Amino acid sequence: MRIVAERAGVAVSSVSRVLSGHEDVSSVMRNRVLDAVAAIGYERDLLAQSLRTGATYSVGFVAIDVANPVIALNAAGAESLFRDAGYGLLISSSGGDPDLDLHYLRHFEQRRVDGMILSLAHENNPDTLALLRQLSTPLALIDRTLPREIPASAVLHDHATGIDAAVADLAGRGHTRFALVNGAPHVRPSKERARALRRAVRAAGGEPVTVKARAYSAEHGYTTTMSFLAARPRPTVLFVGGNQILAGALRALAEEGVRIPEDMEVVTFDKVALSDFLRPPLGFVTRDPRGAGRLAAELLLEQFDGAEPRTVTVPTAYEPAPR
Amino acid sequence: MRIVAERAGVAVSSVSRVLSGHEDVSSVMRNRVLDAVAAIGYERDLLAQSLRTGATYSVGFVAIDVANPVIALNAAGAESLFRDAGYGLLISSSGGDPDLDLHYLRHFEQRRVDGMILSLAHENNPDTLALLRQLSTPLALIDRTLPREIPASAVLHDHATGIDAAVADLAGRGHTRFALVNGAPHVRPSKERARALRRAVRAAGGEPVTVKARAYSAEHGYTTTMSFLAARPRPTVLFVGGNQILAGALRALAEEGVRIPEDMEVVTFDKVALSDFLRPPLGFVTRDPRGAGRLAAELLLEQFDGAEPRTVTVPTAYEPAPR
DNA sequence: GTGAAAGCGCTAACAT
DNA sequence: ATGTTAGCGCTTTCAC
Repeated sequence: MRIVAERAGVAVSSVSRVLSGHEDVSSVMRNRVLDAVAAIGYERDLLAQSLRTGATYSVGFVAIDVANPVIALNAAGAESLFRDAGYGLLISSSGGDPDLDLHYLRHFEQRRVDGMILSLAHENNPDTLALLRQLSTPLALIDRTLPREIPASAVLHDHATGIDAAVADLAGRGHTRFALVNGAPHVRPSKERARALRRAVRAAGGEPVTVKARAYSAEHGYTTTMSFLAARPRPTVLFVGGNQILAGALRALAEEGVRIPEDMEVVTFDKVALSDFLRPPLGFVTRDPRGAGRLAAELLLEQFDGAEPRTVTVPTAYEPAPR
Repeated sequence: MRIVAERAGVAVSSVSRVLSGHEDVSSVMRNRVLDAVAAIGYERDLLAQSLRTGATYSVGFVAIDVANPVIALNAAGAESLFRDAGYGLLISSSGGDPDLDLHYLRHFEQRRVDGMILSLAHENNPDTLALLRQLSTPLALIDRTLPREIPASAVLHDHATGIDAAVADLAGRGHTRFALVNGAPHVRPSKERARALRRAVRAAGGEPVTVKARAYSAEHGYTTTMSFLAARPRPTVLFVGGNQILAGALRALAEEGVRIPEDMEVVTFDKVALSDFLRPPLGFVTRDPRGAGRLAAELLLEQFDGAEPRTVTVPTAYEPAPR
């Protein structure tokens, strides 16, 4: 910038003013500077700018697993908005480990990110909450809830709608014994799905729902499905808490020779690419992950503009298995 | 840091020395400082540090599409290494648009990233190459090639191995007419796959291979598969250039009532989660995307340590369709 | 409307 | 072994 100033024969402060689009600059000045900038091919150093102004134009995404298609779509959705707004998106991947949640929270804090998007591995972890409480960074949660005293925007999925429709369909076909291979226990989606499924099945006059929450992993999907299949009487409807769990669940069902849908109906959360071509035929409770990511970014940008944190609820839907 | 210095009754430079793990510091000094740091809960400002030292401890990933499971796994693999090394990973997503390649290259340059991982949308784009040429940032390519004069490490997949095995298998079953719904034309994987498939089929005495390269999209998968199905005589083996294309290809095959594997064999590139449960039965040419991402990160970290750029080739394998 | 100068928080000479 | 000082590249008073 000093070089630009010299070349244009003006002060660095003037260059800064031009580049920042300040009001009080003569068009003569503006042109001289812009010409020099173009001649040199100069670009402002975002780092120095950040140090001075306090704004880094970067956002951290504390994700439970970037390799999960749903999270990847969240990231892609957010990224597209941030790109247009000039923000950089830092990603992370806790792999379900609450310590990594903390690690990244600290890391992003140290980087002075302007905001964070949070898909925490564990929304009740005391250390995480303590850190969050003393953090003043704008926050946008994706399907997570935090204690009221921690201000944060949130994109919340209305899991009940999709589940209600699914249960209505299946109970209507005479099913009464439902089971749920649930994901990680300490995050909103798992809690909401268990709650909504229990309520819906009770309302439909079914038997108490069996739920087992562990992790978003194929291994949990396999062992837990196996344990459900060993129960007598067996459940006749299996809800599966996401695509990673599904891989294990389908393997277990195949190994045990369970016929679908004759012996058991399977409904899984989230449709990912190619889901249409999965065998056996599955029902889906779907949401729009790219839209959710976009929305989270929007809520964050809103806060950067001075708006108060707010919560937006987005729908889920039921897509019955093909017959 | 000034506050810490005051509290410890020492100079800021001494605090800096302690925190940087410098040699010449007495243990008395060290303890005084560390105590003060602990008491205040102080954390160094990475921004100021970066401005002074020139190192930002951040890496930019110019990705063709973060929502693509293969790329997401690349990112996850790289991220795990960078995390341990204290680096932050900035992601992007060009969606196949070369202009966005450029946008992000500039953006990351402006952010002064210490290095970049590149899965460009277009490896021959003149503007991109021009920018890259005048860039001094360490680079690690993931399955891309650049002109020799642009120094860069690279992780290259040996596509031929998997393809050779696939063609050997299928030619051995009497197939002679092969077609390939290829991805984006100006990137190494597409080029390599077309080249390797043509060579393998020729070597096996088959007919000239039909190839159509457009984009990594379901739409291209659909329309191009349709056009292949309209050809007379029809190809009897369809190679599909990745999971996004596959979605469209399978839809086309289903709509046309093509029986697999009776009427046609289908081999697709990359196994993603749940691929085992896809119907119809598919053959796969597989690679290890997480490993590739990890490797790219390694090559970059290596360069940060002063090593020269180098190229590593990693294998692909063939997994025949289940019978 | 423009320039001079201070300072964001840190590190690296250079003294002592 | 520690303190003093300059400066990374920018923005922002404050004069003029």
